[in-house]
Amino acid sequence: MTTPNTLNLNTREQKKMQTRQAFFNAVLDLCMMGQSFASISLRQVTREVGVVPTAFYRHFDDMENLGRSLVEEELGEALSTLRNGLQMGRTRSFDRQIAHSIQLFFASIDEHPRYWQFLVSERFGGSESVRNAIAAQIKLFAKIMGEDLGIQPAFSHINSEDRRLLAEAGLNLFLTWIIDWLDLTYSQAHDEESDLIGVSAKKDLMLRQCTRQAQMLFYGAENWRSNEATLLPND
Amino acid sequence: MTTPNTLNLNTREQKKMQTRQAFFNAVLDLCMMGQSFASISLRQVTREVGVVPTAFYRHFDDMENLGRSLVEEELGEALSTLRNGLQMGRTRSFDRQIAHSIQLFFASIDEHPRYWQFLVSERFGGSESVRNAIAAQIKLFAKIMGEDLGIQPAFSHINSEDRRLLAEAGLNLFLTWIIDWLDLTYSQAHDEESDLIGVSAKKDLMLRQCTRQAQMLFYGAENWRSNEATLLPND
DNA sequence: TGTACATCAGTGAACGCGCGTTCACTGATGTAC
DNA sequence: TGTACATCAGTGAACGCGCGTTCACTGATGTAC
Repeated sequence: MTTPNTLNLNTREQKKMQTRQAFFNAVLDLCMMGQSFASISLRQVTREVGVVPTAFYRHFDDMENLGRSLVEEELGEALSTLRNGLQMGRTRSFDRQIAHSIQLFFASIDEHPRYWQFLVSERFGGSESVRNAIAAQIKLFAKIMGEDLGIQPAFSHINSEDRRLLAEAGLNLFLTWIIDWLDLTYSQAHDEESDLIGVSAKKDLMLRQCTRQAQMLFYGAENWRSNEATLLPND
Repeated sequence: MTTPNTLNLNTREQKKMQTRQAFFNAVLDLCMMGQSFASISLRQVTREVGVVPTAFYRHFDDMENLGRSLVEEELGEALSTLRNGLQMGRTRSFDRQIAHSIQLFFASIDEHPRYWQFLVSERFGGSESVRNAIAAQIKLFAKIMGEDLGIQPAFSHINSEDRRLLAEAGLNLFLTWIIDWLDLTYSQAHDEESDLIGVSAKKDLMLRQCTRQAQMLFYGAENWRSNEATLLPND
């Protein structure tokens, strides 16, 4: 994202922060090129950064530690930016609000493709500490999104627990779209310019379909009665 | 799953099929123990199977080929079993139907934990051919699930395209639950028996929460009007 | 301001190890007569 | 049924390579006086 307040740091500390940032970028770039985090080697990252392998240990204990830091420091910032963007739309009417939120979401993907691609492909991936760090970020996002939903009159009749469930379901739905959306953007590379208009049309279609899916969920929530118990077949 | 019709095969071909199956099991076991497919080495798999590394090439060209075959042959069968199970509930009443389907889904996870864990953690993972094979399986599942939804009177007013979108959204929602569900089952290992009842209570709670999420979506679909266009903010 | 010392991000050589792939092989199973 | 040959799943040695980690180092930056 951006380097945290660099003003109160001396030259040495600033340079160190820059290198640390370069490590994050290297991982994100390698993952963007189709590798999974677990298959990236320590030497590969340092090669990408442009330092000698041993320099790695000046910044992180091991790859796990790098992965966890990346999620907490970098993705955390991207997610909080999106949260703030979504919040601004509070005052809109209900149905337009959904469509608007989804547009903001896809805009965020286009703006930071590496962050979203990393988040979604490592969410259930091979590194436990990365998985846990991502789960914590998503949980936080769902919690805040659930609180924000309470401001919408359409959901004010739902209790806060069900609002959190609704936010979680919505967020999970959003996250499953990311890879298909990114494929639309980056598959155009091998089809050349002839398909450039096709990609934009496909994106528009996908945007509409995703909006429909979200509307089914949130229209359902509008008709939801929180006071009714959810029975299981054998209750 | 099961070995395909072994009757019309001679001893040599039967033994070869068994070894092939052992390769699939080895990958699933290693992935179940926390590794991602991309980080599993050829030698690791053969070690697990109990053959010499070079024997690998009698069955597969490379690891990619093994992964793709695993998804197409093994996961394909598990998914079609679940599809058949869900279909049997067609005649139930609408709201019980949702709860029942979700119970069947979680039962399938408990029965074949390795398949579901592999599917969901490699769905957006590092191997492109595995990713594509999984995407094809999920697409097929959503298509059939969408057709099945048409039989439910509650959804007969929705056009087939929107039914497919609904099935896709529902399936995606289901898939995001898998890892949390499996964590509930397998985290009990380090908490010992004292927590055995706690795990069962947690599973019951999660089942109810997931059912609520699905109901929000499907209740929404019940009130859906397919003839209405989905407008984007700038339309 | 100038000097003497401390800190520490990055270097470069070296290590033992597991990797994917090659090759010629073995010996049980299958086939033709 | 018995024999002679073909097939081919699995063997075992060997290869060059990239890996993570160790260690003593260098030289620019920071600090104390």
